[in-house]
Amino acid sequence: MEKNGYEVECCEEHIIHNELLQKVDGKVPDEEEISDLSDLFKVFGDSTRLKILFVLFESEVCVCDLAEILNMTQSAISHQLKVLKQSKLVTNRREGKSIFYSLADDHVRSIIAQGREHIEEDVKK
Amino acid sequence: MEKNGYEVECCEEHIIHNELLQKVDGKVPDEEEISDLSDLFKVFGDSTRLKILFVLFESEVCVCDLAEILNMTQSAISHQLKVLKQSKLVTNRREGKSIFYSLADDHVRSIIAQGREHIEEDVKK
DNA sequence: CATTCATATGAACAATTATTCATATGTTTA
DNA sequence: TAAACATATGAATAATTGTTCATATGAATG
Repeated sequence: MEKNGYEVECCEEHIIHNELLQKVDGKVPDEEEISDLSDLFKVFGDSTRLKILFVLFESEVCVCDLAEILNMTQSAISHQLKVLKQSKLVTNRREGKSIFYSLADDHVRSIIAQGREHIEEDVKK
Repeated sequence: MEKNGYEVECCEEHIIHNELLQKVDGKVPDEEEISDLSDLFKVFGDSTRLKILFVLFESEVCVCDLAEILNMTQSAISHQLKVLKQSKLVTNRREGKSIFYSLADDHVRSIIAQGREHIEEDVKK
């Protein structure tokens, strides 16, 4: 069955729906940007990495201190720091035997701040 | 081995590091908030859900239209809408046989906007 | 220059999760 | 009220991912 030359597959007023399709198409970023974005948010979607970021909010820190503060193995922390660095959320510098990590930019702060606000609102309602 | 009554497990100047520990402890949110936060970001960390949100940026949309626009099964979309709703990022209303979904609040927009900015900067550098 | 210390990394395993398929629920209409 | 339509949901499967363990790298030190 057809209406106005468009295939109708579900729902009633499909004329409106095709207008919608045209309106929306072009506004949704392409597959690559969507994929990059979701990869970025995946990085925030882990407790260990979030804790690391919260520590880095306060101070530049070396790996072994992170491990101690968060009470986790050096290896686990190191793996997660690699993920954080790959997504350019943190940078590091060497100082002797230690490697110090710090925040790469301020988007981290604002993204996390917005997330916290959203959660706070849930509590209120 | 000990220094100033503190156990030394790694790194050299551990006196400084213990000051760090006190500075940081109390600034890192408790386990529950960290967990809630990472759960929220996990929701953003999936291409399908991001696409759904981008469509909802433009318009309130019913499930079958989302499925058609994103070229996915109704079931897949429905499962993801459930996730989005549980984290209070979207709301819905019934209109006859259809159920229309829309954005729940504006944190969604700002979180995604910040994410996009971060990615854009990568490209520049 | 061999040892120690700090960090990184690869492989393996367990846990989580997105999609599919089949089917259930709930609404409208003939 | 039976049939058709729109959406939801449970179980199963495949893919992804976080941690651990063992080990490698790279810098300092005696």
